[in-house]
Amino acid sequence: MSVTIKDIAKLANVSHTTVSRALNDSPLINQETKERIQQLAASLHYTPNYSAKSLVLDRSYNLGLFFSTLHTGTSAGFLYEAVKGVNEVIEDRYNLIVRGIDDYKSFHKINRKSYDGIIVMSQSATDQPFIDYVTEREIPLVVLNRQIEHGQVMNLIPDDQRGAYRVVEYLISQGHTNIAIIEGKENFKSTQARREGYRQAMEKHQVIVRDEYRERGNYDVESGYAAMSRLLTLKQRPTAVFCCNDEMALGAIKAINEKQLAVPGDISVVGFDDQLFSAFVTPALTTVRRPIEEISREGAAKLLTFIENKHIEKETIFIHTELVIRDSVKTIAGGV
Amino acid sequence: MSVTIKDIAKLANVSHTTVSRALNDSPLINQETKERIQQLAASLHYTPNYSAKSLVLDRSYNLGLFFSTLHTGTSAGFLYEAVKGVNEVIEDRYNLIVRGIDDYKSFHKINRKSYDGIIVMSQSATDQPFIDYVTEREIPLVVLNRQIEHGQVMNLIPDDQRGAYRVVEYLISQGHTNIAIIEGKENFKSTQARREGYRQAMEKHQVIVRDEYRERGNYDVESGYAAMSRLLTLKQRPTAVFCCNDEMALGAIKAINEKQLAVPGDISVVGFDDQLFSAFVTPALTTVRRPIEEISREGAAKLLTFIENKHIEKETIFIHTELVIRDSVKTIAGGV
DNA sequence: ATGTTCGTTGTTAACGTGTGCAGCTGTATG
DNA sequence: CATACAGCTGCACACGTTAACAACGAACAT
Repeated sequence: MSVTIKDIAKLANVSHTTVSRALNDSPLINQETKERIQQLAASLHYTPNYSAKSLVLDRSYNLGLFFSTLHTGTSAGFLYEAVKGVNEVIEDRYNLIVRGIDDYKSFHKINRKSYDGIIVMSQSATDQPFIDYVTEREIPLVVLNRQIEHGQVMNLIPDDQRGAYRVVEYLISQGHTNIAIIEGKENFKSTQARREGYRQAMEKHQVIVRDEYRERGNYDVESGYAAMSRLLTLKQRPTAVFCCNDEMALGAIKAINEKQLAVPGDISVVGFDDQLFSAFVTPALTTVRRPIEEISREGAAKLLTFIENKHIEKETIFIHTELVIRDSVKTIAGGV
Repeated sequence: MSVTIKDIAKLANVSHTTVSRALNDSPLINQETKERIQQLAASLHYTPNYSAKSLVLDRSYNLGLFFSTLHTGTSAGFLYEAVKGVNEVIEDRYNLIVRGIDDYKSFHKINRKSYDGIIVMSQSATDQPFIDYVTEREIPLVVLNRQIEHGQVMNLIPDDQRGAYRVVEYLISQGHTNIAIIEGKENFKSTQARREGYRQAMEKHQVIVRDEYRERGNYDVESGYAAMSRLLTLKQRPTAVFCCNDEMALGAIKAINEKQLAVPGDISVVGFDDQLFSAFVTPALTTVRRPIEEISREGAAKLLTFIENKHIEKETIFIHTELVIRDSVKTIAGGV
């Protein structure tokens, strides 16, 4: 069958202990024998039996990458960037196991023996029980993308506020002053952050925030459509609208088009998230990219040092977002 | 630390062997003791140490899902559907490990000890060396999505020919008779299959295949643009174009628009693959969906029976494709 | 009464690896 | 010259699980 350290030991006329040490580059072993054994092992195409290693070292070499769900369609880009980002970091030191949290009826197969660490790519508060479970079991954990309130967990999230600030500042730089906002679900942290970024940009550049330019949405296409429809009834319509995500921007564009108005000719629209479709809609949407891949990379790196050092500061880290300029904003008089 | 079968054995006043057998529902054990032990184990929240199980049973409980690459952007939907499809089948009996083949400089960590089975979601002939490597090592294997020539491997692929047949038949049903085709890369199996589907549909409905209506492309946007541009120079322009994938359809639409012509007003365009962007372009693209999730599900199921039964017929299975009707085809005189 | 078989349980070894401890050799130190 | 010590190697056990085999009592057949 496959070659073991005992086979190598026999061929090298040493004990399997020596082989084990040599292959692990132990300082106890004489340099010459070490190299001799390493070469022998290489020539035999030896690969360690990871089950055996796992058993004695009490490490599974498994990392879990858990998504809120794999059943609703919105997360293909998410999944892709996350898997990619994490894989870049762990190379072949770990196995990356990808699952949806909602696949589990019971979590009891999730334990420290089976996972050296866990990454939760959280898209919803519904995975809080899972996060709590993992925390209880003291499995090294990072939570990505969604901000966790009670900060007893390593948390990496996009800097929504700064992203919102930038895109609104961009609108202002293009000469807009009548800038409306369509907000997301009220109880979401992201909604607050994005609204705050909008507010700060407006204030910084001394642009007035009109009360009738603030509309509430709930992050879906329909709510964007409805909110925009309301904005279009105003005597003085806004010349630009900051939608707190791309889906609402889609709805807003639809509402505008139905009034025989053009984007960006009559009204400029920007979104947030840079969803996969955003580059392909007409007009291509100017938006803010959430750096999922970078968050995943950083998160995985943090997790690895956590696993090795057994302890690390549990902090909330904001990863910079990126303004993506496409075709949905018009430069008007006064802009650069 | 965590509870083992020996702990349970002590509490139950039996040997650890008995516990092992009881938990594995062995017929050797008396029904009463079996239940007693199972209840005890449950109340202690016992979970087996999979490393130990793996070592003695020579099974890793790992399944590998390998993609040609995770670095080029085209496969987000692929990744998503594949991960989802496979996870649906394996439940929590296996760990699904997701990787890009091109992440590996050397395959030597891939072996039968580390993987009970491997699924290759192949998007390119470049992963043939990997497939050969896995086959050599006699690791249970299925290859999905791309047809393998020398059939010594379990192979599940979309029925491209039938899909092409259907979409072309649809064009004919909408009254089109001047139907052009923009083909893909010549050496690809998929190109041949799609062209053949086109040919069959035309023949079946006695529509003439004109020689000047056959253009060659290579599956990218530019080639679609170039091919369409050539078609537009013809005295008698086609009224519909079957592009062998969605990207070329995108290029074709661009070429048409630049001539001040409209899709589908002046020329109808259909694609193939149902890429993620296809629903969002203007006009939304009528195309053929490749059932990646279903292929993954079926493939995973085949793999599992392969792993269990140690042998299975190595066959090539075609999975049905699906016509997705959107807005890029016009019904003209003579159509239904 | 003795042997046979069945049903149930325990003893022991095995899977492949890592590691504490002992042991060996040679050299430096007193 | 004896002792200490450093450098290197091997023995034996451990990790948690499964399984071949032995063992035991009871029931049954001879």
